[in-house]
Amino acid sequence: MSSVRVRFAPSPTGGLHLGGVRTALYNYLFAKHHGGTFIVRVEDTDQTRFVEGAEQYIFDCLEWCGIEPDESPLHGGEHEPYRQSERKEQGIYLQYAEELVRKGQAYYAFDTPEELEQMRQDHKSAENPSPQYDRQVRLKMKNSLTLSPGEVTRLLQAGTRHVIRVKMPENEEISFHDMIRGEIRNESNLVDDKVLLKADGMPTYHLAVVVDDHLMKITHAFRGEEWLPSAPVHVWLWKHLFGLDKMPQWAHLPLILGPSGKLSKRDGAKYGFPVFAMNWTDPRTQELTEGFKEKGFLPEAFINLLALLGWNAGTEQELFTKTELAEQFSIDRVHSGGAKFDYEKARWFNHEWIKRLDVENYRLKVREIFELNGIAVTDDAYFTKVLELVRERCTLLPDFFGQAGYFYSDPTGFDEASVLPKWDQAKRDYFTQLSQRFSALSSWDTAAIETVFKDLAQELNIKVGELQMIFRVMLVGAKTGPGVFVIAETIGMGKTLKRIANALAVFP
RNA sequence: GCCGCGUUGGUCAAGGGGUUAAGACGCCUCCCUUUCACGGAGGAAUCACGGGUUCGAAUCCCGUACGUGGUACCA
Repeated sequence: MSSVRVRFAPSPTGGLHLGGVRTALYNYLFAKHHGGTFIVRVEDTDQTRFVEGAEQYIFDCLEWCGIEPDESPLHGGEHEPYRQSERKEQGIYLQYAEELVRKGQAYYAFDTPEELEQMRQDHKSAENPSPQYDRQVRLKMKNSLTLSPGEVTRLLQAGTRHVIRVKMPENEEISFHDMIRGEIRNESNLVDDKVLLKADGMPTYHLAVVVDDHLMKITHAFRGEEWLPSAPVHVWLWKHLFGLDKMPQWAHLPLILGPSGKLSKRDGAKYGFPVFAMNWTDPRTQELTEGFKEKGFLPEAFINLLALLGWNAGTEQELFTKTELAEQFSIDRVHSGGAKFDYEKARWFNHEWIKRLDVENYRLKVREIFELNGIAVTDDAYFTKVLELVRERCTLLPDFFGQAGYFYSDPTGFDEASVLPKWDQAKRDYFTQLSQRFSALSSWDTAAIETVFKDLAQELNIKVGELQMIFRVMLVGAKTGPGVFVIAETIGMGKTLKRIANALAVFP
């Protein structure tokens, strides 16, 4: 087989869901693993669902995730155009649909939406709540199977609105091999006559996916499990249009579930976690759906956690760089069962990535968060040092603000509940003297600070531990953060003395 | 309703005829630190259920249940 070519085929109708990103990621990883090509093809054949900005948004998400396409409407490529609406303009789909009609494997159907609705009403029953347009009913409908050739020609020439439907065969078993699930079998009798070409001339997904996968020389086709039921249509189309030997290998990816059933963007709002890769505002309703990026996730963590949702290396490794993923990814280690998304675990992945990634990688993002919260970052070296000091305490990027704010501004309040039980005149005297000794210090560093602090405690015969805790509250406002002496050194002598004085003024 | 797909601890999951059924997240206990976090050390799952096949099944087969998807001129 020639080199691997895979495609991610999103439809620009709104935000990019977790599952969509994962599908894109698996495509990308598979391509990179095999030294192949990753293509993004935009499936915009439904004009009624077109959403302004959605396509650009999808590419922004992919870029943020670091999964850049080799070919796409934005990146170009040998098989342009990559938007199906543009391909339709070139008449690409029509010719194949007509070829099938000529061969008797598809037919023109002139039924109006009203007539279709009527048919469904007529055939609806308790045992068959959703009647299909299939071999049972097609001979009762208005199409080139029931109309005389002359009538069909007349209707066609009169420009009557019509579609082209596939004519599924009778009593045929349609099977194919799925890379994840093995042999999948279907009865052709149970498959309906799907519309291939709509009345507006646009192809449906069913026709477009087969034609474009062929034309773009796709070797492996990955998509969500929700496509499994219509796979026999695609296989059948392949068989009659291009030959089964040319058909890509299929892999139907498992679903990603939410806390209760299929994961939806509603779950996000309901349970407080993001579902989209990046913030998405619906241009019509102005409704904002939160994204992982804005929530404070690192792209490294995001693709890592997504990759592990349905796939594992078979080892104990859980943290992977994108390169490692590409090296180790294999489709046969993808699970067949759906996976429930666990936000806590997702947070853990981010925490791990914040711990191991060089602060330089995300300093700018944290800086934005600080400035958004009114803290001007002027000294980059100081900022970097602070970030290094608190990174282990941060799970999401915005946590940095809460964890490091005191390096920039004096505490606005003190955790008195922790201090007061241990507070007395002796301690007050201690801190008063401590301030004096601090100001006399010639070099302000952790070791010196600690020595002065402990020596004085010993002289006054007070337990160092209690003093340290109080000192911490004075500097931070709360019982949190790295070593106190490190904090004192970092914020400097001036601020240390000031904060001790502030506390002394507040404590009784 | 019909059809497809799936089912190992709360979650992600390894394991594919003989194992003390890995590991991770989360939870709990303890150590470290008179802070928080990190880091250590521990604790808690018999594999949806019922039948087979087999000397032996989480692992193979068949049912059932449950979940999930499809059943559009949406993808």
